[in-house]
Amino acid sequence: MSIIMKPMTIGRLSKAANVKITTIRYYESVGLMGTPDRSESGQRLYGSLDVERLSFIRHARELGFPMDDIRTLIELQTHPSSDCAVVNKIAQNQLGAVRKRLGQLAALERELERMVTSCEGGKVASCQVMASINDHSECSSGNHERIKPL
Amino acid sequence: MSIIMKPMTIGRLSKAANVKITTIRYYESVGLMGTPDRSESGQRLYGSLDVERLSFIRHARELGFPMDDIRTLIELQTHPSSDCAVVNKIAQNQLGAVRKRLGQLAALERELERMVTSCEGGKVASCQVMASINDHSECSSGNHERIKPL
DNA sequence: CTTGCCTCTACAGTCGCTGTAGACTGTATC
DNA sequence: GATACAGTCTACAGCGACTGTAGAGGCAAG
Repeated sequence: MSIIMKPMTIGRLSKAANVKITTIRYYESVGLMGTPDRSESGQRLYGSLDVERLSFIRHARELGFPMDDIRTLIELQTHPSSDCAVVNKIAQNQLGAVRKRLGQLAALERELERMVTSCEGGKVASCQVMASINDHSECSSGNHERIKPL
Repeated sequence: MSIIMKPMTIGRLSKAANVKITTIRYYESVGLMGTPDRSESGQRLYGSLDVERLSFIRHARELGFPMDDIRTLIELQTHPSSDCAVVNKIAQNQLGAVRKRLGQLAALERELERMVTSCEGGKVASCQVMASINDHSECSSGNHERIKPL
């Protein structure tokens, strides 16, 4: 027998899953969260399953998975008897993406390190940092990839 | 005596600095590039100084500097006799941001590694990857930072 | 009953661009 | 000169993943 629990409003769900209210509504609008029941006055009502689902989404987001992948993962969760190869593939792609980004950032770190250590104060005109940014001789010459935020 | 060079159109500037035409116009619209001269028919005309400035912007972007910082850096370039402490501060902040991001991504890498190595195939219901995403016991508990794309 | 938080919808803004539509211009070839 | 084609123009919408705002209504405690 299932225990029927008192449903909670969006604010309680927000605290339970540590996801902002506006973000929950956004997830609903893009189909990650499904349309919840409503109270008579129109307020959204959630149960403990929603807490789990939202926590799943949050953790997946923290791991950097894009929304589309998360959609796929949730879809797969509703078919527990299907093969988990797809799940594994998504996770491995993600790991590859993280490693690639780590490589890029390590290169940035080296260049920025070189810049700041070569600066010995003084005027902008003779600043090594400025010179370094101006000198685009090396590094990412034929690179047509989009620049990503930190 | 300065050598007066034939001005170039936006397409040539684009190739010279390896920045897309639309991006150049965008930089102009947000005040990073300044309003260029125009030909009789209204086409933008650039000189070699513009190539340098645009290359500077591109390299700064590749290093991950946000637009506001780049604006400041360009501003400082036009006052070559001012102190380069501000420049150095910006670069050091950037280095700090890169290192912080490296730390975050390294943590992600470890967790994803753990996930994919623990998956031994089978059904979604028993998939360790799924279980890992569901288990949000550890990792970033009281973290209110915005999740960043890779 | 009032106070004060909670929730609702709808839409604009964030960052750093990219893509598109539709019109005009410049150049090369025939 | 005609034609073809590449280049350029403006203006605006769209991306991802949200965040913030305005203005209205709901709900529980004192």
